[in-house]
This record gives sequence, structure tokens and C-alpha cells, in this order.
Amino acid sequence: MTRRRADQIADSIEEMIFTGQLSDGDRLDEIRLATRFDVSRTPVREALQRLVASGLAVQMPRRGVFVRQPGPVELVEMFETMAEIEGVCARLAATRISDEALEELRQANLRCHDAIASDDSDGYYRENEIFHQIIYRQAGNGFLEQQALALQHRLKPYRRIQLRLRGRMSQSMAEHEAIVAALTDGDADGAAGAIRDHVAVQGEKFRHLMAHLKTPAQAPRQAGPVSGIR
Amino acid sequence: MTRRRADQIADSIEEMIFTGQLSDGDRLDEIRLATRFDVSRTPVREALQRLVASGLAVQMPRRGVFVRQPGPVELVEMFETMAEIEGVCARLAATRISDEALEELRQANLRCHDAIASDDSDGYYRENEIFHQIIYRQAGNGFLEQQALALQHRLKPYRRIQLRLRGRMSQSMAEHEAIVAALTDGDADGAAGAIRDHVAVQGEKFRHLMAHLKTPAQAPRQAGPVSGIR
DNA sequence: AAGGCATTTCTTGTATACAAAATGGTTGAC
DNA sequence: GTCAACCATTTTGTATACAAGAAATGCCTT
Repeated sequence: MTRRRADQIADSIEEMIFTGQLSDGDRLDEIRLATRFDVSRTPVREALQRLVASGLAVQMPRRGVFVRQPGPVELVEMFETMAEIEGVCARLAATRISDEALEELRQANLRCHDAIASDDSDGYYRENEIFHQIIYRQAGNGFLEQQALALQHRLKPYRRIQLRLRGRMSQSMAEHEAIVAALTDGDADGAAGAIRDHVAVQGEKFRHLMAHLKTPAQAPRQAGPVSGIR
Repeated sequence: MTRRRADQIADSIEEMIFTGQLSDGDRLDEIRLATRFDVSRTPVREALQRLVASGLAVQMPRRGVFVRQPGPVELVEMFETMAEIEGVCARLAATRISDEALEELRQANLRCHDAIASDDSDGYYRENEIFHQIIYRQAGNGFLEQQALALQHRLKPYRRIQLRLRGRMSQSMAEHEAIVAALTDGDADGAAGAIRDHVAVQGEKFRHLMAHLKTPAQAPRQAGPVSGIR
């Protein structure tokens, strides 16, 4: 699978948005990006279209493409949606999951545990992601799985932050174990409720962090076309 | 909002895919499409990218873009996902819906009823869509609403078919009323279950139709690059 | 005659050139 | 001094030109 230039550029810009090098309202200047990546405008435009399609940017015809960071309200909505979708996955998985997958879940949990023990935040994050992805897959619905993966990817940068909270990792672990227990019992509603709360609490924690860490003075949604690339 | 040429082309091609003028595996020839729409390759390429992003086509680097009609398995998965997402919307809406929206639902149902009385399949289809969209909105989560709308749009051509089944419209009506009743009572689980079954049965009916109407001999997924545009 | 290799042709991906629209600044009128 | 209209500049959207990789064709060998 040969990767096209435009795809790499899209990933790079996405990374820049995730890491905050580009913030909400910044105009994505085609020419500037083109010189930056040492290509012509064409692949840059294709990359921008991909970002627009995935919701990371918005396009105003004849005006340009602008970074579109979700505000607090939308973030809460996205986390709620994630929680509900994961709930659906768990409910379906409860009746469809294989014994092997259950075992994989327990293994992933063990590795999560190890990561906590060695205070390995990155490691925990990675294994936690795998844990959830196993559940998506065990819902036995490839389309749903893709939707869940897409949303998980989109929320990645925001999920990461709240892991730093004191005790959050071990609390999260306990919730994982409750989820596995419900899935083992084939308790559809129990599993759905458990994972729903598990994800919802992430959103809640994140919301708290946002409110405390920085009060971005409710940055104007319709920010002016100020380029953030220097 | 000025519409760009590329967007119009994307919609046109989407329409061609929906109406079957383009079928699974057909290669979307840039030059042919460009001459057909009397534009250069550039806007055509942008349109194709949009189709790829929305899942209606797949791109094989350096090879081209091909129509990607979901097969029976994926369709079942998509309907199941739609049923679950609508279930989520209903469950959230049960505690959030306004009295005005409840009244709108009843009105939409009345119009559905009229459409059945006058044997107006198109009218029923339209009002039915509105009914569901009200529920999406009343979930009180704009992000979730967008997801639901996107999936509803994607399943449009397949939902339409099964309405032709004898008695399907009146059965569907009855289900609608059960949903409204549950929402009125604030019965979250009841509403979720009702609409989930309501949508799931659509998928089921569709599956039956597929199996009976035409057995397309399981068209090869990796169809050759034969252009379907004459 | 069949199979493999080289060449040719065709298509995608990228760069550049051009057109049209929007922004910004300047000038002029009131 | 302020507001509006006009012009210049910048930027998007589209067309065309060019490069590189893939498929197709034909030739040569066995």
C-alpha cells in the first residue's frame, strides 16, 4: 500500500492540530502549508479536504479552510456519544464475545495493571485503548466497529489528558474489571451500563480539567482568519 | 452559501450510485467523468475524494477509485448500527424531549397516516424521515444527531425499497405510536427498545427482499476495472 | 505455440498557469 | 471626520501541463 503525499500531509496537519500547534479558528493557508511541506497546492488541498471530511476543519467556500477545535459543549457531546456507542458495543458483545476474547481482555487488564505499577502512563494508555478495541470487535459488527474506532481516534487527544488525574488510572482499572465480569456473565445491560459510565466519567473528568486548568475566556467560535503558522 | 462545482459533482455521482447507474466495483474514471460533467479532472478528483471519505467508494493508490456498494452482510451491519444509534437517541430523548417536540411527533404521525390513506408512498417516506429526525434532535446531543443523520442518509436507498412490502407502512405506523407513547411516559428503556425493533425490522425486511428479489450470484467483491459509464 | 520480457500507452498524482471572487486599503464625497 | 465606493492584492477554485507508476501490447525466446 503506497501512501500518497496528500495522506501524509493530512496526518501531519492532524498531528499539528492535536498537539495544539494549530488552534481553533486558524486559517489553513494553502500556500504556506505547501511551502512548509515542499509540495504544490494540489496535495495540500486534498489533505485539507480530508480534514474537513473528518470534522477537524471547516471549509467556507471561496474563503478558506479553518481549524475547527470542538468547544467544551461539543466535547461533552462527543464523550456522551462515545459512551453510548461503547455501551452498544458492550451490549452486543455480551452475547457474542468469544472465550478467547474474554481472555484477551483479562490479559490487557493485567498489562494495564503492570503499567500502573511502573507508573507508565503511556503504557497504560496503550493497553487501555486495546482493551476497548477488543470490545468494539466483539460486538460482531464490522460497521459499528469502524464507527467506534473513528470516534475513539477523534477523542484521543482529550482522553489522554485526564489520565494524569490522581488515582484515575486505578479507578479506571476497577471499572475495567467490572466490565469484564459483566461480559463474562453475559449480562448485556450490566456490561452496557458499566462501560457507559466508565467512558462518561472520562468526559466528566475532562470537563473538570478544562474548567480548572485554563478558562480560555470562551474563545470566539467565529475567530478571525488569523494564521497560526509562523 | 455558494456551492462549489466539486460538491455538485459528488452529489451527482452519489445519485448515480444510489440509482444503480453505477454498481459495485465500477471504476470511476476521472477523464470520463470530467468530460461527462464538462469540467477538468480537478473538481472530479475532489468529488471522488468526498465519496471515498463517506464510504461510497474506495481508493486504491495509483490505480483509481471504485464504487463500493455494501454487500448483504455489511447492509445488515449498517441497519443494526442504525437501530442501536436510534435506540440511544430515543433513550436520551425520553428524559430530554420537550412537549412541543412530542406534539410535532404526533403531527408527523398524523401526516404519515394521511399518506397511507392516500397511498402516497413518497409522502409517507418523507414524513417518516422527519419523525425520526425529530427524535435525533431531541436526544439533545448535536454530535450524536449528526451521526444519526449521516447514517440515515447513507441507508436511504435501502430503506426505501422495503416500504413497498404489503402492510409494512401501517405496521410501521403502529410502531411509531408505541415509540411516541414511551417517550411521552419518559420510559427511556421502553422507547429505546421500541425504536430499536422498529429499525431492526426494516433491516430484516430488506434482507428478505434482497434474498428473494435477486440473487446477484454474490458478485465478486474485487470486480475488474470495468467502467459502468457508457 | 506458450510464456516471459521489453516497450508503449494509459491513468493517476503533482506542479503550474489562469480565472474569479473576496479582502484590504486608498481615495473621494458629504 | 466618517462613510462609501473603487481599485489593487491576495487567495481560492479550475484548467492544463508534466512526471511517474501501472496495465496492455507485441516481440522474442524456448
